[in-house]
Amino acid sequence: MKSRRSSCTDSGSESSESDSKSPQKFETTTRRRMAANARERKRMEGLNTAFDCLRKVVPQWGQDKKLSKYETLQMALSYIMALNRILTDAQRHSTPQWMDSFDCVQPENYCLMGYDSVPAQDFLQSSFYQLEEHQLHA
DNA sequence: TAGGCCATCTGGTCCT
DNA sequence: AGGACCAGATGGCCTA
Repeated sequence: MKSRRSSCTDSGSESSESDSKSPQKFETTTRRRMAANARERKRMEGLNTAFDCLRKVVPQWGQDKKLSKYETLQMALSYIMALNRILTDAQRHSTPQWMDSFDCVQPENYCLMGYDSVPAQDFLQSSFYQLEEHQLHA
């Protein structure tokens, strides 16, 4: 876990004038603040776990460095749009472009092929880069 | 050393 | 009243 701010501790916020009037009130306020801080830490932990899950799903071609939260969201958006494009193409043509090399593949078998096959990955990647380019110049 | 990214604290607002 | 969520502030760590 990362180090905390030196000026702030789990003991809560600096006591305001009103809080320090009654030791009991101060204690209550402090306890509430500590509980709120703990909840907030847990909430952020959940959020970060969700980001980690998203990072695992989102492609990171040529990226050896971990994506930032902002980059992860941007990448997820582009990825979804690329996948959507593939689906749109699949509906428009009888077969998606990346399946042209598979004469034996019929539409009813698309689900069996899976988009994790090599040609699917290639097509997805090129679609993805095209979208990225498009968004870059938009 | 500046800038980016992040964790944490905090007070405000809304909801149950 | 208390919890969830949010945004702002702050300070630490890392990299170019």
